Amino acid sequence: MEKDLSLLKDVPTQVKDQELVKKRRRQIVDAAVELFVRKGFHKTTTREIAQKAGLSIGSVYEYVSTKEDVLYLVCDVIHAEAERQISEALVRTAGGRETLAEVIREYFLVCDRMSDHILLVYQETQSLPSRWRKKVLENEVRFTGLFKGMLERLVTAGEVPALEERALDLVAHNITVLGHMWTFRRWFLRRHYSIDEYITIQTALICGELFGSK
Amino acid sequence: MEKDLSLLKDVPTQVKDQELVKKRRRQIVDAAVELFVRKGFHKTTTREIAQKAGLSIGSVYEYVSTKEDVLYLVCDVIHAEAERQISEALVRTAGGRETLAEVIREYFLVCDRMSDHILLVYQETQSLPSRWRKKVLENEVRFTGLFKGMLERLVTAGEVPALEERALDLVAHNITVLGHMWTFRRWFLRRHYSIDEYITIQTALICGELFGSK
DNA sequence: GAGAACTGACTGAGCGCTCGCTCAGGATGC
DNA sequence: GCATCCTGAGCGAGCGCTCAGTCAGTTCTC
Repeated sequence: MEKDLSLLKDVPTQVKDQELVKKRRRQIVDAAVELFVRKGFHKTTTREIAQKAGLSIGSVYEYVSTKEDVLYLVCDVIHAEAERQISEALVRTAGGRETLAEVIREYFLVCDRMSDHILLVYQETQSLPSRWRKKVLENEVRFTGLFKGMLERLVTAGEVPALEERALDLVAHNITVLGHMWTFRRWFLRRHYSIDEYITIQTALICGELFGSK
Repeated sequence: MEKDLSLLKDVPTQVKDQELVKKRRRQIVDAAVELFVRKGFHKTTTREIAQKAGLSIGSVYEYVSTKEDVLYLVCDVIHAEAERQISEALVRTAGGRETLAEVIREYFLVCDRMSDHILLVYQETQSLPSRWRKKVLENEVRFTGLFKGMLERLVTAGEVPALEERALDLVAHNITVLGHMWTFRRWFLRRHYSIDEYITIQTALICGELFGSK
């Protein structure tokens, strides 16, 4: 809701009917995601996006004002979807024992399912105008913050030994990035590990990070 | 040496004098690296590369046959440089105690120095023709292999507890990627950590991975 | 309720321009 | 004088984006 409004403010449109804007942008984003994943942002033409979305190019430009707008909308939808899935998992597993391992598992599974999309964000963020690149990066921090919050709760609950705050912060980043690693090294990792093996081993290692000393 | 020959076979040239080819390609690559880092591959024009290299566009195309060739040469030079630096560090610290921590330190410092370049490879690999993308990815594996080899030596030397082979393999990947993380999250990390702090904390965490159980 | 006037989403030919790459001709060295 | 390397104007395909025009649906007028 709030999100939609901020997008309407960020990315202007000629069209009055807000419901229609939402619907058409959904079409545009869906088409663009598939094309960007397959061919990359630069090699995808606006005409292709329009065609796949079932609109004319003219129409597309009623709903966005540049091709970069489309990329921004795409990144935003991907982030929203990832965050939705992981927040859900956080709520689902909250309170129980084994929370850390479960959340890691859920998160890595999200990464596995969304690997094309995560890769896309990694590779094309730089093509965004700096104003929007900033927003995308803020999203990444907020995302990592989810893990940091969980870790802090585990520490106060006594389920995880207290580390310095900065170390805990880095552990949160590490978890985030190790999830991403499954996507951007999948050309190698998938050949040698199943996602379940990957989760099992990495979870053990991360627990080592937290429980092991030096 | 051997490397140069393979490049001559991979990337054809019109020019006979091999020394000249080497020299001119060096000019081209140096120019391209700077431009690609600043503007990205797609937003850099061949004319810009030529101008910065001190050549005419025509000349550039005597030494490469497509713009992608330039990107490949760039990736190759970056990999060679990174591998040179880290192999050097491996040799320098070999045999001593504290090997693991020292190698991690040296590697992370390389990542810090070369962060622009590492980022470039991450973001533009996908723009390469698949044949060369494969080669770049092979380089990444070989690179990670350096760490794996070191870890195995440490295990047989009894300085690190024996883990399953697959876990050890993933630790090597983790080290590699945590170095990269310093580059692709630097917009955040550099605001909160110095490279020395980062190295110290991550080293402790990695040692936890290896020594800590679960 | 029929016709006129208006609204706003949609269309797609085409404009203006960029950019990768070529090639005919020039310079240089042996 | 031939081989080798260099030059840069020019080609033409392709791209993002525009805008004059269409038309279905709504509102106004009498």
